[in-house]
Amino acid sequence: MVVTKSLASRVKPARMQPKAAAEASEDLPPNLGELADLLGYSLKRAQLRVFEDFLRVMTPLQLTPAQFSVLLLIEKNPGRNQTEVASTLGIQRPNFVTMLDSLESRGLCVRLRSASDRRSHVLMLTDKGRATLMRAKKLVAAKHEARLSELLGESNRVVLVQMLAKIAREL
Amino acid sequence: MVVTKSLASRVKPARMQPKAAAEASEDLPPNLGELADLLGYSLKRAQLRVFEDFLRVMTPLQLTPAQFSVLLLIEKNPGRNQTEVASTLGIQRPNFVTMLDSLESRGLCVRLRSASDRRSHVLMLTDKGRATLMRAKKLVAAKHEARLSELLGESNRVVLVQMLAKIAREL
DNA sequence: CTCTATTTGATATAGTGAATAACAATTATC
DNA sequence: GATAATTGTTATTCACTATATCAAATAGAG
Repeated sequence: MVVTKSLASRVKPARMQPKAAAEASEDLPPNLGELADLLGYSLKRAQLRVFEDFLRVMTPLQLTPAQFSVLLLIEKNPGRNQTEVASTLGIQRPNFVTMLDSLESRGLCVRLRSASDRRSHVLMLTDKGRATLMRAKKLVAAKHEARLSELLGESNRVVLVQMLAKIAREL
Repeated sequence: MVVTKSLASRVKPARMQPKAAAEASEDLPPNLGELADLLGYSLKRAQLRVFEDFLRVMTPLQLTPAQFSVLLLIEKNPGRNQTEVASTLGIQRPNFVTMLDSLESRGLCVRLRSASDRRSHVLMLTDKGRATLMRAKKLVAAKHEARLSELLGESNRVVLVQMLAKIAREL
């Protein structure tokens, strides 16, 4: 809660930008003004940074955030079909086809014709997929989430995730 | 801080997902598993929701989040050139040209040849641009940010923005 | 059971955002 | 004064997203 308080306390003492600075600021970096208080703006900038860091950490395994989330979901819910997995992640079915083509061609997962419904493909991780996912999880935990936890403090990181989840769920 | 605490306290009592539920969950929604704890995932989902709400609220003015941020920045920093405004927002100069074409063709801003450096275009809001931006600000404050503040609590909303800004700044 | 409607995975296609290379005009630098 | 760097611009490419449509398979109504 320490970082939280220090962050919150920073709200009021935030340097007031010189009111009538119409043309005063020369060669200085432009002033963000009210943009700094817009949740959507900081949300997008932060998301880009976090994804950037994720990709950097995941370079040896060549997994994008989306691909990692697909592997995680298949591992946690084996036997689901494409429609179920795609819709859970908010991915359109046509776009999910290409994603699966990529993962399957790399030998990380397989599509199996369902015995009960021969329209659908049951998704499963291969051994290689499980091994890759395990290594990916360790990388993410050790180098990515650990860095965020160090930056924010673990309790703040957790609070942040909870607030973001609430926005995604209830807004 | 109430909501913050309630959110934080939810961390431990979070419903443990049934361990050996390999194939048990049928016709139930797939389980997110470790995805729910990934900051990048909740960050992206929340960002999509927030932008969606922003666009909905801004429908009468037909401004995207990016366009709104450009108008805000020009208002706050009149006389800046395209390179300065674009780089402040993390927009590539070539892509910023199209954005400005759109805003200028709608009569919201103008490019003026700088007297001191005739390579650069000085950016200024038009009267219409100022009026539109003022209406946009009111819409955002009254219908968009207010909704987020209601959802999270104002103090939590502020803390959230501060944490996101810290990530964007220091990660 | 048959006919129709729905679902699933897939293809094609289009729109948007973002990135790089290259260019003319202008300015800065040596 | 010759060369390098900067500004706005164009063209182009790539990734991601969204919609319409299709064949195969299933579900449902009569």
